[in-house]
Amino acid sequence: MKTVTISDVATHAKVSKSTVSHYLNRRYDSMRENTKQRIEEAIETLGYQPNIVARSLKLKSTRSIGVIVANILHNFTTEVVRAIEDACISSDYHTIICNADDDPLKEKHYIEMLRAKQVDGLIIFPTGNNRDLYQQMLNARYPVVFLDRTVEDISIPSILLDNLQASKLAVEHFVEQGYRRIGIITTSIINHITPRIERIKGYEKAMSEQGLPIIDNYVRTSKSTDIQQAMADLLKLDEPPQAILAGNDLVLIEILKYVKQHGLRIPEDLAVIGIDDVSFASFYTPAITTIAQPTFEIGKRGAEALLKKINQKDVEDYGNFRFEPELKIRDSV
Amino acid sequence: MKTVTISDVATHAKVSKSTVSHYLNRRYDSMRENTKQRIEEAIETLGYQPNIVARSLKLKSTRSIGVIVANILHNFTTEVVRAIEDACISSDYHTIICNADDDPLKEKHYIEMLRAKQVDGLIIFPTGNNRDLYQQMLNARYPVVFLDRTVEDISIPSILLDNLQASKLAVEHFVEQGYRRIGIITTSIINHITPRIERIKGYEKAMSEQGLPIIDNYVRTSKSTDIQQAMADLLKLDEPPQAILAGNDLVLIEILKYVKQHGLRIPEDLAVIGIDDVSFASFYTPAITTIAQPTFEIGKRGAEALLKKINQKDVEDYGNFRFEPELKIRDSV
DNA sequence: CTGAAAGCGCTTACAG
DNA sequence: CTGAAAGCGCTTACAG
Repeated sequence: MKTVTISDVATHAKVSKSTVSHYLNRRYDSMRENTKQRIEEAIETLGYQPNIVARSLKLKSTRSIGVIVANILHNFTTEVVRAIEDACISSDYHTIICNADDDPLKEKHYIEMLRAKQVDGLIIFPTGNNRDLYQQMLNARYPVVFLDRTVEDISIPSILLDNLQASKLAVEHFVEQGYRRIGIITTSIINHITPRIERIKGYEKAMSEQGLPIIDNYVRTSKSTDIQQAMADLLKLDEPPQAILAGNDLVLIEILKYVKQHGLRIPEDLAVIGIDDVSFASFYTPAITTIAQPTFEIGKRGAEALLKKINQKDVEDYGNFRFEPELKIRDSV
Repeated sequence: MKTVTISDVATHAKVSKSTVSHYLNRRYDSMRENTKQRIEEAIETLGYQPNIVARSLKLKSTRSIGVIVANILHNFTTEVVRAIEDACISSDYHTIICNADDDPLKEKHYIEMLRAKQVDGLIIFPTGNNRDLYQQMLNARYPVVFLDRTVEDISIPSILLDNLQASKLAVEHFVEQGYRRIGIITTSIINHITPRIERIKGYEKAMSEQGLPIIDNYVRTSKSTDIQQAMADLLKLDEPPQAILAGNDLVLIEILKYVKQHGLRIPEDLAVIGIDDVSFASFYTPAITTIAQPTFEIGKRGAEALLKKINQKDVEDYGNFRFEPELKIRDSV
């Protein structure tokens, strides 16, 4: 089966390629009804399908964007990506998702690959360690927006959570419920990942505001696989925390595993709040109090910001945009 | 900033485009060292990046495949997609994911769109209601493989679970634990979705084999939003089931919500097994006994099958391939 | 060992 | 109202 091209249609309809192309692009302004019908019929009988690759080459636009996420394992990421896809599809853009797996090298590879594929723009959850590349895209006025994270001194706008507020909501709720010894666990901050750094900062700030001491031992950062150990260390303290804020969904899960394994009761033995509204929060026993991010809005806003950049070059940037977190009170504190 | 093309590199290096192209494609066989270096240097100083769209047009291969899932909300789907992406990336193929949202019209749209984008092949979780299109692709020898579902009389090979066995494992385990009144709930089967049909069939077969009566009332199929109601109906029966098999992750979640809301105890009041090993199964209270699908292997196998078809046209099909489910015994039965 | 030329399948400014 | 021609950025068979 030979592929049928615009030339075949032209021949069959006895018109030129130009006319067929006009037809395809709905420039009917001054096209004779009869011509139109002949083309229609030719397309129908030949089963013609336009070749978008050829079109893209000529138009220098693929109508697709790339999304490079830092780590697809987070529930947050999955939901945001879905929102991005929805928003793009409804503007007739396609989306290519790549998972950098927290690895700056992979991120670099994907950025280059996607640009070679001529995507019209990029949404990146930056690993943070490709500053030169980021800057280069900025200089080239290539449309990029960051999501979930910022990169210091790189003026690419970012859409993210008000992380200070997220921690504040949690700490305040703990305090309201009578807790004073409050800890926080996040995953590793060696790469200066924005949300983790800010959530810790927010926790410390909120503790101070509540007139509570900031105890270094109560603040743990460790990679996923070491969180069980972090829990053990924490609870071994002379005065162990009575409440713990989980920095994200993965941390929360590790905490719940630990709690179950050691037969602890929530909230009697340990109160828990998780940042990120995990799927099972509402029907877990006990139902988990969480700080929810508006994942859908974040993704939507990210896509809109990028599409705007793509379609009206040199739109001024409004800097970062922060969404407000929401406390969902359930039974774990 | 003008985009720099292969011509620019050629000019700068004082060679022809052909030579640069040879260089880019690593055909160094008989290229003078000096030429090589000049090209290298030109690429470096100009910051040249190849345009893959142009390349694809010429080569008639985009080195990307399309994946159209029926419904991205299933955890199964997410995991399989991830496995597909991994397998593709390691063969240097890109992946474009589309979510048909259980809608045959959307599916049709995506199939056409992706083919217009010249993807080299398609992995489809078929909605089942685009038979003409499926057949047409088959006739055109366009590389396609189905995942998770089959379509009757369309001889596109499918990779899926041994669903009969999945139900059998569950029923047998219930019976072993002393349960006799066993029900099953799946989502809607009006569209003849393979796994749902087969899981019900498997349930009925296994019940018979165990010498247990098949009670029509114990078999419920309803859309996600009506499952709470189905539970209510089930438990209102004179002789309500004491054990329930959840047809997939979404059904399980609805059941758990119902159970929590109505203060039932698992497994004392109701034993539960879920098909699909949900993320929270192990640390839920009680931990949920599940039938796990080898999602990673399924995705990997699907990608490999497709890539094989793409790279050696006319490879003979081996028909459907079924993976074995695994019973993960925990505390919910 | 390297280059000129044709062609992949489109679009569009321009001419008539 | 429609068409001839040039061009998007590559690749490759062929020639020298």
